[in-house]
Amino acid sequence: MVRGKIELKKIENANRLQVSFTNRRKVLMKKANDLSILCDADVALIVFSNTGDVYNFSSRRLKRIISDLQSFQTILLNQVETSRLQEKIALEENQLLRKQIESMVGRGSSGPQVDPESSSSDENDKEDHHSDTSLQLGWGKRKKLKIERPAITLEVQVSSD
Amino acid sequence: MVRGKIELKKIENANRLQVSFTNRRKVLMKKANDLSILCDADVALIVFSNTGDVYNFSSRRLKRIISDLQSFQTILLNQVETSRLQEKIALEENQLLRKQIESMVGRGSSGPQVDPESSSSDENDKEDHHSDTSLQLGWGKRKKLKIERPAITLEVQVSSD
DNA sequence: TACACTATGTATAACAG
DNA sequence: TCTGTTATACATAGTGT
Repeated sequence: MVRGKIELKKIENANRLQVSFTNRRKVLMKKANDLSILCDADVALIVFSNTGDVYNFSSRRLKRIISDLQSFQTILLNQVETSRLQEKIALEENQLLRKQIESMVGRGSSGPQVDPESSSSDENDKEDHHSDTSLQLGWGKRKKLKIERPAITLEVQVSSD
Repeated sequence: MVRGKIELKKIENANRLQVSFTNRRKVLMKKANDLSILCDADVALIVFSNTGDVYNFSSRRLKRIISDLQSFQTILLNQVETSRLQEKIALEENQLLRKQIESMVGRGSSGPQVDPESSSSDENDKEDHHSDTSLQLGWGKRKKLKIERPAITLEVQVSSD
């Protein structure tokens, strides 16, 4: 029987903690589910036990968002890899071309000097290269990255209620 | 007074739904907080009302993870932009070099042919270029991307308890 | 609109076996 | 350790003001 209000601090007894964790976690999940259904809300919940086990709940629409989030990260990671590889290949090709030129003009000539910084393309897509360092967790650039499913912009506020 | 068990389906009356949402959301947040403190767990909770309002709670350690996640995405986005720009610059430099060679060898010569696919560098970092298409939401590659704070590998299972 | 009240249902920690 | 029981605290929907 519960006697009096329980004190809001870590339960010291490991056994009691484990029991309490299991019960409270289940209730929390149930209430998250109730809220999402009764009030037509989207809810995502993730719980890590102090032993590292992971439990989570997400209502249907949020499942898609989480799925999108995972896809998004994967796409970004692959994009980074691909671009880096492409750049490497292009640079190596540059080296070969330079050598070829060098061999053609003969030794003593300083060869062609191309400054990468000044060889910047057409000016008609300059807007793509701004650097946005604001923290965001979302889909602001999804069109460029070919995310197929439309999604919302999700700004997570880290304040607690 | 509550008469009988409540039926687990969307509350139709918009006013009652709103009231219920507010109460249940507060309770859910409180219970999430209780769980995290009493049972030394990490909990993150995000709730969207059906009007689009967002509410969330995250326990202290997960705040950092969420913060890391945001940083991670920002870094990835910037990385993608940077890599693409670098690639573009390298390719443009290629073009210039090719033209220079072409003008040197004169018209009628087919110019140098460099096959990008076969010009692959030193073999000592080949492992960096594998493409992992498994869905993951985590930090497997953080070292390469200069995430400064150490973090865990977070695999979200989308099943609901 | 929004808060206070209350009957009833739910959650919980301690206890029993 | 685990499972069931139970006294108490908490949550909730409806109603009143």
